[in-house]
Amino acid sequence: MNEESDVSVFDPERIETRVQTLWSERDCFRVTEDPEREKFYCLCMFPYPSGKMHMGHARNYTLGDVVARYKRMRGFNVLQPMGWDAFGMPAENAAIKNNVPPAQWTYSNIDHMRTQLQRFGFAYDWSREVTTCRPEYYRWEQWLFTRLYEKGLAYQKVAAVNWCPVDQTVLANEQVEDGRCWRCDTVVERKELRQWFLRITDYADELLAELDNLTEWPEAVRTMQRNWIGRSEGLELEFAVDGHDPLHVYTTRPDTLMGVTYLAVAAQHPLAAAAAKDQPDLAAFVDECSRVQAAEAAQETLEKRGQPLGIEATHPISGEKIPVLVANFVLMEYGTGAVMAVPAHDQRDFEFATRYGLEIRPVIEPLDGGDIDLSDGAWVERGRLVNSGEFDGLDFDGAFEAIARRFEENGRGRRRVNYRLRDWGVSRQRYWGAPIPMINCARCGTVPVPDADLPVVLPEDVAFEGVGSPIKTDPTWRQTTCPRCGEPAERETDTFDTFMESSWYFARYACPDNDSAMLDARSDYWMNVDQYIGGVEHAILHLLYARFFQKLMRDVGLTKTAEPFARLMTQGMVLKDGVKMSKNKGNVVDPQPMIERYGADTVRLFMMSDAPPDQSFEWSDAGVEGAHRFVRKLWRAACRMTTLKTADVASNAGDRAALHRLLHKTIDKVTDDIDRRMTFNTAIAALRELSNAAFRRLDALGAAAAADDVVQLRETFDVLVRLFQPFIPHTSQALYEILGHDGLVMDAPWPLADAGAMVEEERELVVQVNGKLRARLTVAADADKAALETAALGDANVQKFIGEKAVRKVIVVPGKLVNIVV
RNA sequence: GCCCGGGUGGCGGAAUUGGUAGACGCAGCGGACUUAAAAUCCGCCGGCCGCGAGGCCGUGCCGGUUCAAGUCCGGCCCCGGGCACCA
Repeated sequence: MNEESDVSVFDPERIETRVQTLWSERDCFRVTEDPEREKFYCLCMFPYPSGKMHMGHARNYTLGDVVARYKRMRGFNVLQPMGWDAFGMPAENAAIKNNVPPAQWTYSNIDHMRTQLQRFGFAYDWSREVTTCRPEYYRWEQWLFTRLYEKGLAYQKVAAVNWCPVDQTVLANEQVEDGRCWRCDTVVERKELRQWFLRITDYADELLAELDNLTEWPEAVRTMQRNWIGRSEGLELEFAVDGHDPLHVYTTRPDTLMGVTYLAVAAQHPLAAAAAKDQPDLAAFVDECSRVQAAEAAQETLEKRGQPLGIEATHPISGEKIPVLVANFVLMEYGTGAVMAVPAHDQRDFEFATRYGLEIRPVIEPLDGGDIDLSDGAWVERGRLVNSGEFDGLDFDGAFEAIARRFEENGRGRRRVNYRLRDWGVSRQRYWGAPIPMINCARCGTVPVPDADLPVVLPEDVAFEGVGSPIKTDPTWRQTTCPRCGEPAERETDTFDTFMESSWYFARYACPDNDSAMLDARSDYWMNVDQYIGGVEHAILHLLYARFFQKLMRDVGLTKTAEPFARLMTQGMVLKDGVKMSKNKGNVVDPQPMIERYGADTVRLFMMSDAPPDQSFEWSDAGVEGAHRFVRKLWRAACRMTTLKTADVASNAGDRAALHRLLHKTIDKVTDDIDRRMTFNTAIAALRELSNAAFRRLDALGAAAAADDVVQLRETFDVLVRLFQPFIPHTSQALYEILGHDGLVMDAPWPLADAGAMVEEERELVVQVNGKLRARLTVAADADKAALETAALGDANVQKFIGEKAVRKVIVVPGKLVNIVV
């Protein structure tokens, strides 16, 4: 027999090519809306087309494919689409480096990566492919934006960006290294620009409240989003300032009001600017603060510094004069950009006061009496007010209420709900993004582009110089006429944040071909996404923006769906040698050669088997080798099984019963691991155990066996092939055929466990004395507590440890253990 | 700095609701087959003590709750993710 015709030789390349041809001939991943069938929408975060697939993609998309293929076998109408998050900075960087237009670079990457994805055998409906840099896609984003503008949900305000004074360009946080420009090493400045914002804060309460209903999201993600939104209840209070407008501060601790010993404002606060006007050293300090890059992490890690403004404010209750300082830890973006400082009861205020010799005045004592210790830090608990005049003796709630009422009555303060969440700045001063569809008219002001004139198309055939966006430098692109008055006017030349495109693509997959509306009835059939999978690094921004967009689309009447993702799985990082794969570290493993060498199934199996999806995953060359060994072994054994002859020989009913039990316990565990727990690594471990048992059985039976044994072994392999389908779909399909079946294994029903077959007659009983393991006994599975206790006490080693001591207590956990306390 | 995770053999990990620590795999070691190698198959595999039965120790560190703690609570250390213009 030559190798070509010997099916027992495992040739992944040949098998996978043939099976993929079979799938594409039958077009079996294309789906349509079918109200008669229950739908399942399985989605992975779409990739940025950076060049070629990396292991993070391979892992992500295999996870999704396992779920999609499993659900299909459970009878669902499964949609699994794929597309491209195609706008972004890397295309501009590549354009500078290789002198190729961003569009061309992006499209050629997409073509390459599509081929790579197809080689993996993912069950995608490619007819729904979406590419965000195409006008037919971003057109609807522009359309929605003009609706939002009309509703007052999109507006302009001045906000800071990182600015390189040498390159004369805006820098992303990523392009700032140690406060310097990554290209020319110039110290980065802040620059104030008028930019577009979306009022996500209008939706803060709903975004927060709905988190409670997202019970199938990881608790960590929900907690991070809650903290990010950061709802707090407090008071906004007014402090009179000599010679200036009153200063507004926001506080969540009005109970500490009488302990305020200074006020602090942000460097960007108008009062700081006013004070700096005639104080050069103060101006220098304010200027220095403004040089810090825009990123919050950069500001928060600075040494806490400040300087007096030489201005005094009046305490609104006591009338005392208190100093006002400018401090680098006060954020202009949060609250009012000014804070009241209570060093005795706030740690940051304490450290600052200690450093600058400011007064520390305790005004809260513990509810249970006793003194607070301020020798090495603030006392930040809630308690009872002291040294607070008329408010003495009140607790937190009482003081909050009394002080709030006082300020409400005299009109110098109000209760206020505040959010840490800020409105979403969507303007980017870059070229490779969707143009913001607005027009500036000297006469009419800001005018949205009318629906009939959409999309505002980004020119793709451009010379990209690197510094300055081509649509900003081109004198003609921006020229247009005002839709309102018909006079010459200019287009907005900023483009959208790329998070805009990724905030609604999941809904567009339902109707990617609709050229008359953003969404249609098909999205009501498919949405929401039943299972969403992607990197944990998106836990806050992308997922929050997507939730926000879904609500925006609902509120303009496009859909009824309020939340886009019913169930969420956040996958961990892919590591090599204990660290994240990166070009810098030179430890990147390219999936492509791995597939060429071992086949897609082996790579998929290994990536699913070595770690649970939400944990980081460590690539190991030896590990993938092991996975390959297993697939080969499965193949060989299944082939050999088909040659097993029936003979009139003895058979062992006990062995058969054991295998039968293991078979059903495995079906049960694998089903639960995939469906509920999503721990594919333990599902595969269980499948390997069943496989190993089947292999041993096959070896033990030899060339011929009793009819009952042959039937059972055949059944076992049938089940294995189906349970393995989500993980190694090509091999599974080929073996399905070798086992004599027609059609597609993924259209075969998922095996179901028979609870009766899982019942054990005997169990192992663990016996402890004082919590330490002293014996393992085999007992009847249905033995009662008394019988278990008797059996435990009857063991010699147990008796040895009880010795002369009196038995004080016996804990019996049926089916598990007996613990004897002496 | 703030928010969220994680830390278990030589390695990746398992232990699902507080109840047998180390499933499954990788590496290693020993053996079988072979002229040989590869492939394959069998056995061993946390540390220490013991001929053995078995015993002691052991889940980042310190302390606590409990009959019982990898799991719960308090305090630390280290690593990773996010911090609004990376995607």
